[in-house]
Amino acid sequence: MVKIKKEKSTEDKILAAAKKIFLKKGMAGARMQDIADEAGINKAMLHYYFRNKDKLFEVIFLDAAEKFFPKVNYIFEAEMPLFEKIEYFCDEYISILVENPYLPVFVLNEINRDLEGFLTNIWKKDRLPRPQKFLEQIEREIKRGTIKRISPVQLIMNLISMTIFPFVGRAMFQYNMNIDDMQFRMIMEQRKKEIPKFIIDSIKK
Amino acid sequence: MVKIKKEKSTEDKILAAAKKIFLKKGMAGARMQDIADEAGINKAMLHYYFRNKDKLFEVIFLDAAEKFFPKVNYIFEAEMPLFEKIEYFCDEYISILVENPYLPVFVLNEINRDLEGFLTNIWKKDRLPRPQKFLEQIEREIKRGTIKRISPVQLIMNLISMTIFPFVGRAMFQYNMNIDDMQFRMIMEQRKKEIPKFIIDSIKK
DNA sequence: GTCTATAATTTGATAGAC
DNA sequence: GTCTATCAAATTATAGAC
Repeated sequence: MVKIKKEKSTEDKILAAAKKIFLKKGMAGARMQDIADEAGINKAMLHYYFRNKDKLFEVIFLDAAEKFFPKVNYIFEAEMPLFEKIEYFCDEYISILVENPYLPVFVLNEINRDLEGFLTNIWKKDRLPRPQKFLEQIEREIKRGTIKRISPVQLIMNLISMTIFPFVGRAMFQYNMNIDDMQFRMIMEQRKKEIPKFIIDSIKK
Repeated sequence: MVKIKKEKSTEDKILAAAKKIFLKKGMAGARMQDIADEAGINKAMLHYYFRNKDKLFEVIFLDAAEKFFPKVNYIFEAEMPLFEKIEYFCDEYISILVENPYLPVFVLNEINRDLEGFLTNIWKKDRLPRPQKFLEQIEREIKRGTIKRISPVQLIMNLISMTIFPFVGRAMFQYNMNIDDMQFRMIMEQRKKEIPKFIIDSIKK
């Protein structure tokens, strides 16, 4: 007989709950009890499946980093004209962040907290963004004379900053510009087109 | 007799230590013992001077928020031409952040962690940014025809994002672009001019 | 696999001598 | 004001029955 209700396995329930709690509270602020409650199971189960808090966190963090970064490389290293690449980057990346709005502040905060730990041990080199090709592409376009002279590093910082920061400062923006969740989502949708336009208007000759 | 060595009072030593530890570890991750060790004093002293961890954190957080935000209002509400204001904002704000590079990730993270708590209780309304006047100024310039049509909210998000985000994503940028502390500082100095140029090139008619 | 009960550890907070 | 010693609470982790 085919199951109608797709019952999640206990492990999946734990992972979903852990993701929610860790992303909201961070590693240090999260409580194993909160995760167990959220998953609707017993605290002992967490240890049965994931041994300890560190291990559970590692799974969640790597999964989050996986979502947060690798798409970047795919886009950065694609064979595509510069302007098109900028448009593609904003569209793809904002789509991810709209679906996972707490990702940036979570990942970036944990990295800042324990740099050595993550970068040297947990984290593999190939998970990190590799902007090299993108930087070179910008330099080529400058030499070719299709865009204005600008430091490639500055340009890439502008692009990434405008794309990610609204999600980091979301609470601040929403609170003091009186923007509700629906409006925020709409503004982010607009940014998919707005950021590329803003950049291209600035650098095109 | 005049003191040559300016010996810090115990309270000042605690405040300096608490600032360092809280900014690095966050509220949840910071340990009272770490703060005591950093200050070179006993743990009991912390409670003698500040009663408990919450109170001590509150002092540090409000001080940090004070540095992080109010300058914004001063600039946002100044009587000044738009382009000049954008230049002034970047210059002033990046100067603050260069001297306090951990401020943004600390403040924004804590806000995200405990929205209701801080924003409604601890935090006074008048500490938050008030972008209203700035938004209106942008609209006026658009109607006047001096700049291109652009959503004021989008423009202000771009400005703030480009200014603050490099400090939030600093670890990421430095690690995978092979940028050392000195170079980072230099790049931020350049951004004081680079961001206004980038924006003005984009929106000027 | 799942639960209850409990151990072990960490950590914020206090008591009391000096 | 400052310290040592200690307590109390919170939190992670495990033992053992089912």
